[in-house]
Order: sequence, then C-alpha cells, then structure tokens
Amino acid sequence: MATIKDVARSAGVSVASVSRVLNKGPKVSQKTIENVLKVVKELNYSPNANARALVTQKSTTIGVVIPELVDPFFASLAHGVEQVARKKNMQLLLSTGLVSAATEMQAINLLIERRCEVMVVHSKKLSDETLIELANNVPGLVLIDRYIEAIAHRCVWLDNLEGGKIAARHLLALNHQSFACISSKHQIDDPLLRLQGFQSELQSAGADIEESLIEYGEPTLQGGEMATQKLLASGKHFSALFVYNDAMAIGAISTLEDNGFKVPSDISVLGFDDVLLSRYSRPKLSTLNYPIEEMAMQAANIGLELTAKRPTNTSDVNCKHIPRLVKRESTSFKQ
Amino acid sequence: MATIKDVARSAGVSVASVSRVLNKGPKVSQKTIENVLKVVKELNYSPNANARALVTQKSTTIGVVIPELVDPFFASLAHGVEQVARKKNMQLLLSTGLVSAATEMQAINLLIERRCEVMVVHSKKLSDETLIELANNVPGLVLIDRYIEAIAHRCVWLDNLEGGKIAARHLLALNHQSFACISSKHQIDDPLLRLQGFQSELQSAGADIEESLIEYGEPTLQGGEMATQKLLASGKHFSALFVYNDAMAIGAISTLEDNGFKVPSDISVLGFDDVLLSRYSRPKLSTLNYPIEEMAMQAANIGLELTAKRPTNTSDVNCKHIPRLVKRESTSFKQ
DNA sequence: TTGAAAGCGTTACCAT
DNA sequence: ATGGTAACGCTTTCAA
Repeated sequence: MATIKDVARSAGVSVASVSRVLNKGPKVSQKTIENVLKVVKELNYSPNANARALVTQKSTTIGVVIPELVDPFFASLAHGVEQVARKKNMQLLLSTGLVSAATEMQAINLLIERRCEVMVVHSKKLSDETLIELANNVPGLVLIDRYIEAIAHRCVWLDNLEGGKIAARHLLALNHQSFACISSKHQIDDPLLRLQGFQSELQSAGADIEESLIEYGEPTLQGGEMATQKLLASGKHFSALFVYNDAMAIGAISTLEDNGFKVPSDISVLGFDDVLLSRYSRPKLSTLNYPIEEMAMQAANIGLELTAKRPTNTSDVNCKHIPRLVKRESTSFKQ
Repeated sequence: MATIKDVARSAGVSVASVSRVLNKGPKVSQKTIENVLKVVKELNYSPNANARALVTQKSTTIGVVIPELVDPFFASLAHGVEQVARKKNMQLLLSTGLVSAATEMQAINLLIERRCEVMVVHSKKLSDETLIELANNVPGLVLIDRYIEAIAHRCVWLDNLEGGKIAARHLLALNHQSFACISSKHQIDDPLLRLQGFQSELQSAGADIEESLIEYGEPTLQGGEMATQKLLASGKHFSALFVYNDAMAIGAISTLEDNGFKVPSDISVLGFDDVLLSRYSRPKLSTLNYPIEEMAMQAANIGLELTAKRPTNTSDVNCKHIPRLVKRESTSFKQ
C-alpha cells in the first residue's frame, strides 16, 4: 500500500507538501495541489489513519460498550451514538459481549487502548468505585443507563422508579383494582426499581399487589410466556398486568389469549421500553417509552463536550430522563 | 497518559524490556516481569493501539459496512461479524448510513484508512466494476448479500430467486390457486428476484398471478399496510399472499384482519427473512429464513483466510445460501 | 510556497 | 536476559 513518501517522490515534492494538500493546509500552490491529487489517484493512495492518530493524538473515534448488538434496545443505543459520530466525522468502535464485570472491563480497556476520544459505556456489572476511577482517567467517558452520584454529570439515565409509578397511575386511572406484575430475574437495579415504583404508587392509592401475583422470568418472549403461565396457575384473579419489558409483555399477551383471556377487555397489559416490537404486536402494546436513542445521542455529545478544549458549562444539563406513557391498544378501562 | 517510556524509566529498565513483558515475549526474567507489571499498574499504563498498529502493520480490526444499525436484519449481520472478531481478539469498526453510492464509497474508504484486516461490506449501490476494483486493492474485503461473478469466491449471498420459488411451492402445496404479492419499491435486485422466482414457479405449475395483484411499498410495517389496502381496494380475490419481508407481512396481516379477513383461514400470508419479529406476531408468521448471521460469520472468516499468510484453499467453499421455509401459523391449507 | 527534520508510541532487530 | 535504536506513516514547526 502506497505511503505518503511514495506520493511525494512520484509527484516530485516533499512529504510536507503532500500532507498539506491532503489536509487542505494553508499556502499551497494550485499547481502543487493538482499535481499531488493526480498522483494520489494514480497510486490509489489512502492515508494511514493509525499513523495520523499517533501524531495528532486524536483517533476521531467514539467507542461504545454494550452487552450485545442484536437486542434492538442496544442497537438503538449504538444508533444514537453513531448519529453524532457521523455528524462529527468520527467513527464508531464497538465493544460488546458483556456478561460479567471482567468482560465489561475488558471491553472498556480495548476502547482505551484505541484512545477513543469519547466512550459511551453501558455497564451494569462494574462497581461504582471502578467506574468512578475509570471516569477520572478517561476524560471522554460517559455512562448510560446508570446513575452514580459522584459523577452525576457524566451519567445519562432513566428514572425507573418514576416509570413504575407512571405505570401504576395509568392502570389506576383505568379503574383497575387487582394487579399482577412480571419482573425480570436479571440481577440489575432496573426491574427492582420499576416494581418498587409500581408498588409504592399502588399503595399510595390504597391498592396493593399480592406477593403471589409477582412473577419473575427471563426478559424475553419465552420468559414472558412462562411467567404468565405461572401467574395463571396461581388461580388468582387480576385485571391489569405490568410487565418488565415489551418482549415479555408480548409473550404474556400471547399466553393470556391462548388461555381464553381477551386483551385488553379481560386483562390490560402494559409493557416497558417501547421497542419496535410494540408497534407490531396485536393488540398494539401500550408501553412506557424509553428514549434510549436520544439518551445515547446526549451521552455522546456530553463526551464530546468533556473532551473539547473549551469546556462549555455542561454540569447543569439534565441527564435524568422520565419514560413517557404510550397508550396503544393493550390497556383499557376496567368496567 | 503514560507511555511505554514512562514505564521503562520508572521501572529502571529499557523500553524494549517493557515491550517484551507486555507482549509476553521470550527471555525475560521473572524479576523484570513483576517489576514492570507493578509499574504498569501504578502508572495506569495502557498501550497505544495506534502506535502498535503502525509498527506491526496490523490493526486487529474487522470493518463492517451496513446501511444502518437499527434494522434488526443488519444488526444480526453485524452481530455475526462481531462473534468472529471476538474469537480472534479483533475489534469491530462500524461504518453505516448508506443511502447512495457516494456514501457507500465513503464508508468503505474510512475502513481502508483504518487499515482493517478484513472488511465485510454490504453494498447495493456501488457498481460491479467499482467493487471488483476495490476487492483487488483490499485483500480482506468480502461482499455480503451480493453476487459478482468475477469475485465469486468473495461473495456470500442468498439465492433470492430460489427463495421466491420455495415460497411458491409452499403455497401451491397448500392448495392455493389465487395469489397476490407485495414487493418492495426499493430499487435493488432482491425484491425483483424473489418476485421473479415466485412467478416462474407458479407458471410451471400452471398457475399465475395477475398484474393487479402485485403491489409495491416501503419495506416497513406501514408499507405493508398501505400495499395491502391497495390490494384490497382492487376488489380482486386471493387466498395466498407472498410478501417481500417480515415487517411488511406483519403490516399486511394487521390490515387484513382489520378488514375482516382471518389469517390464515381466509388468507395465508408468507413473509421473508425470519427476523425476530416473525416469532412475536400473532398469528406467528410463516416465513423464509435468511441466515444472515451465519452468512456474516462466514464472510468474516473468508476475509480472515484471505489475509492469512498461509492461503488455505478457500476457493471451493460454497458461498451461496438457500433460504429455508419456516412454517408457523400464518399459512394453512386452502379448503 | 516549499522542504528538512523532529517526534508521536510502539515493536523488533542487533548488540552486548 | 537486557538495552540501544531504526523504522512504521504521518503532521507540524522552523528555515529557507
């Protein structure tokens, strides 16, 4: 592969001149420009981004750490980051496959070695302390879907507790009195907080939810189906079901209808996340919108600010997001 | 950020020694290893991947070019590549946002500048000639979802024509006689070939499909809904509907049921792709499985072979994939 | 306007 | 086993 020296030699100029025309530097004669450009084309020259990164000390790269790509939720996250990357003429380096604290750490370290200017990190396993230290060492690091007091201005997160409350209020307003809930068995804060918010709001309204009407499952279609079967097996009555996420909610609806319950006339079902899926289900899923793409864009922009020379006052931006109720067809007034 | 020199100085050894312990090179005393490792931790040293790439002439990067991340189909593609990247301890560089030949070219060029060892490219807009020339210049470049004779062994593709035929055979075997079809208005080969295969197989069986029962739309839920409305508006009867992709098929089912048609008892609907969505729909969608993830893995592996020193004989591998019928609930025997 | 040369952070070869 | 140093491909300062 041709180097800048090859171009310089072939064009009969110095490497400095070639560099100048390539970077639209100042003071280059039109003649040199044309000459160099011609040779560049002839030799099929492509500048080596690694060499350039080394000398300029900037990689023009935004790193993203997510558990996996196929989950549409994380795909949206990556997409959000990608949009700001494109706008800034930067590129996306992806580090995925997170199942443990160790692999999360590894993913982050890879991005550090690449010297990404900004890093948008989705970490559920790493400890607060680890993340804080990391943030102190990496100027452009921003956390998404996680809140840590000490680095609050570098956390972009969703208020899951409030989400649970909004869910409860919606179902309450629909005149429901007997509730069930399907949560995730994954050991992260999100499901706990959602359930907690849901219960607390119920209690404020004088309602409650029986312990036996709370089920746990994998956050997938199948997990939702299985949890619903267990719920049904209990024989207990309920008219409203709040589910951890959309995939589980769709699995729940499926099982409910297979067992002769109509949604929403017999049972209202409310999901969480508002992924693409929810618009494709029948009945269309009522859910809470998780604006992950916008949040990802915000995170990336914060990272950019952080690494910028002129530090704009970014400390007062609001990084807390509240999910928004999206009323579709799976919830209705209880007669 | 600390460099290897800092570590060397602080550890009282040469940079060469530091490099050796970091790369587990031969002939280093246990004492030096421990010493260096200690300092590395103290200084929070992280090797600069750009510098390393420059001197070793390898970036340990696999590049992927796709139109966008949020489409689950392309997310699966990226996921496939990512899996082989992880296995090889390489990383994923993503270049997206393709709408025109120009942006596709740009995306590819970025990956070239980064000196990706292998590149898995999904291009629909670039000409055969351009792609062939590119392939000649970039050893590790592999095309996915596209077939070009001249570089056949570097193309991993799906036989869309055969897919259309399989669809026709399935519907025919189900005793259907009157057909409709929804295709994509996007100007790429895929929809054309699928339709062509479908029609040709129909004709071989003495059946046919009326011109007015072929509709076109955007390859989305809404596109499927609109196309179905137009189909219905024609007033013509049909008992089997073959749709360009799963999203459109789900939109079609939705519109069909809203208009009083039962799927599959009144009308059978067959999708294409077998994305996650198809398992979540009600009725569950019968469709043709597009093994994009495996194909992506194969593409990445071919790229790896191509750039390997010892050129394994890769020219005889089969890069053509045939979609597989997945019979679920949206198609049934016509009484 | 142009060129020479230093230097970015590594690795790898050659000495010792 | 260890150290010195050239080289990787580029940008940028300093002179001319």
